[in-house]
Amino acid sequence: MVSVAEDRIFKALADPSRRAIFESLTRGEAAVKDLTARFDISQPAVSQHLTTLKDAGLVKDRREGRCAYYRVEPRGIKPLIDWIAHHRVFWAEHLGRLEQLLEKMDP
Amino acid sequence: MVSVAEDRIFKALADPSRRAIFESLTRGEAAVKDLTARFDISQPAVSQHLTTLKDAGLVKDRREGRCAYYRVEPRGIKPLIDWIAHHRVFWAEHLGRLEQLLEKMDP
DNA sequence: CCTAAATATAAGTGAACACTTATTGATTAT
DNA sequence: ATAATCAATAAGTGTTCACTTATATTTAGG
Repeated sequence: MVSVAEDRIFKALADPSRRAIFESLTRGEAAVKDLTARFDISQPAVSQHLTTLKDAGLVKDRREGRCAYYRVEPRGIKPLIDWIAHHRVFWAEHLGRLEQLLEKMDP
Repeated sequence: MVSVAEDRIFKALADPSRRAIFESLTRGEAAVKDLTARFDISQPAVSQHLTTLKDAGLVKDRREGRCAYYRVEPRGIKPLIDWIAHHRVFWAEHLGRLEQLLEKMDP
């Protein structure tokens, strides 16, 4: 009855530091060292958060020499969208807003 | 830089029991005793979860005599939708899917 | 009234979690 | 070779968290 993917995603995004890292990655691929420089937590902490995000399917990594580059995996957010969509009651109330959002988007 | 509402919502939905309770409420208002009967956790646990959901703005309560009825607050999901919408990269990839979802919805 | 029902709150407990420092492994540069 | 850089893992720690049982509070019913 409980979706594992769903659970991992919600848990992954529940932490503010992890959300900040994820949001940072939406602005472009970044190496661990870049993220470590950006945030006020240790390098291992960053790596641990990235592993959690990766296990949740929200990011992917790519190794190049000594550096590990992480980027957002856009399809990873699917379970979250599906979860919201499943509860039509919300959408019904927010349909207007949603359409508005869609219009504002680039093609 | 960190939205409190956002944080409360993600944290509230990170727990499977709490998500199950919330999902149950999307099918209609329910009293604490009903939810306690539905799930395999103690009544205090249910009350605590409901308080968390309430603090996150996801549900509202209504007292009638001895019973406390809880219902979903549809506008409560707004910060979550806003968060997703804010990261257009995701939406761009899933625009097709989204439009599909919107079409399937009742007017 | 007095009891039962419904809920919330208090207090305690074990597990999960978000960090830390130390270390290891691997790659690049001198 | 050797040293430096980058990242992951190990291990430890304090806090948060999701439960539990026990208790208090309010309301309904015999």
